[in-house]
Amino acid sequence: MRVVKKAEERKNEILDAADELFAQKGFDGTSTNDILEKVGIARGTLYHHFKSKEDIMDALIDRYNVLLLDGAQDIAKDKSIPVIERIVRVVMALNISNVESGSSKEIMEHIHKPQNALMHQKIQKVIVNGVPPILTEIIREGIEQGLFSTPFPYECMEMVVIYANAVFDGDMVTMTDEERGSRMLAFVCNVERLLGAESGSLMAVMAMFGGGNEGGDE
Amino acid sequence: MRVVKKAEERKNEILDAADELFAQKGFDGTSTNDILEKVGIARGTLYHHFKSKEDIMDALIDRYNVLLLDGAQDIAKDKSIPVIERIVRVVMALNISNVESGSSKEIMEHIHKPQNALMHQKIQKVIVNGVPPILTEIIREGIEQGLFSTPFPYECMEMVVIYANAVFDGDMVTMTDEERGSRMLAFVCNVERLLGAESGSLMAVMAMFGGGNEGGDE
DNA sequence: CTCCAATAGACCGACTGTCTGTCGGTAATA
DNA sequence: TATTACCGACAGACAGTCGGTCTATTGGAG
Repeated sequence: MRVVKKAEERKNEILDAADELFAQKGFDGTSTNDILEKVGIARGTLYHHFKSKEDIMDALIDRYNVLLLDGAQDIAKDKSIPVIERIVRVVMALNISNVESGSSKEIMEHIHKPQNALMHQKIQKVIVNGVPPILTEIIREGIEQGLFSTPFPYECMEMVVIYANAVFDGDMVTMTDEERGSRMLAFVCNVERLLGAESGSLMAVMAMFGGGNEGGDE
Repeated sequence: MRVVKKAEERKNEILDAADELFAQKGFDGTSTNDILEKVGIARGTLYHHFKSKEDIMDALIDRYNVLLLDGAQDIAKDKSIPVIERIVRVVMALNISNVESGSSKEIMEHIHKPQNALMHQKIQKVIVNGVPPILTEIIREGIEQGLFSTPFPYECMEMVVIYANAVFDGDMVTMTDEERGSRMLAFVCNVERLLGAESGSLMAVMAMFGGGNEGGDE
């Protein structure tokens, strides 16, 4: 049975299906046939819209990153929020949990699975290059206000983002809940040192938001 | 033509071939047939020694990591070397360039290629879990000697290793030589802050070793 | 304004080549 | 004789291709 749709609509159908399947079975574990079946289209149709299986993954990552980085930017630009609180908010926005289950519902679940090394790497790359600039701007404000003091705001943020991403979001390090907690503490203290912030100044604000959230990064 | 060899010898032949091929064409880009051909054995032989293609990669990584971490350990244990110098030496030992082209000649060239995401990830994992403990021991000595001051030596090292690994060795961030230089400078200063070391104390020792070496980590 | 033909592009599914892993059997070694 | 290294044909799965079909749109003739 032949159903014709607009290219963009079809593309999104394919991406939605791939999104879910990759989440369940990983990129390598998902065959193009799986996607075909789920969408209900023929092989040729898929390759009419995407030039390869990897092309699908790239499009998926794009779709997700726009959502993520734009959201973070919006908060970062809102100068009515105090600097430190804004940092915490941006970091929270970068956590998937907040992304309402619109189009890229479960994307975050896959990237941790060891199966999806390539996707993981690609998303990491975008985060590592996209997030620090956003945060650096806020840090600069903080420096002007005398909250922070560092000659290397960008490099600090790069370090913070890479570390948080690897440890708190990735599966690089396996931790018990206890280890996780102590690492969070150490992390906050270390960030204070890097930024030349007053000891405890970050900790205080973080505690306000505390609750379930972790302070990971992506 | 049938040639019989000891299992271990054959295994190493296979690993050597895989080593070289993965370096050239990546893991996914290398077929088992390529390996078969290069070693000059039949399919069955390969699967007699290794249970899967991925198993070959794991063995390759193992072989490499033993070389790497043991070398670093040896230096770390040599208490006749001053603490800061020893740190620099350990870091240098972790740079591939030093691994004489014995068995795992070119292993390092692949892990950067985007193709080899899985291998990259696996090696990273070993480094991130294996290197910080080694360095932490030295830091503890440094603390006793009053050189450093931090309540979180392990977490500091974890951060340092993860960052250096991602930025200086990986292809996570693309930099010009100039950016690279400024990042090195910022990195050293940041590490001094993290460790609570006197400003410039690390820089001084690093400069001694300077030359071509970069101070990356793995 | 209507109708029809031509064009673009969405869609189909059989097919190809390649790849990984298996299995029954054979030669060498201890 | 028993074990272990080795062989190569084979099965099953998968990514990507290709010739061709169907549908919607558009623009020109009537």
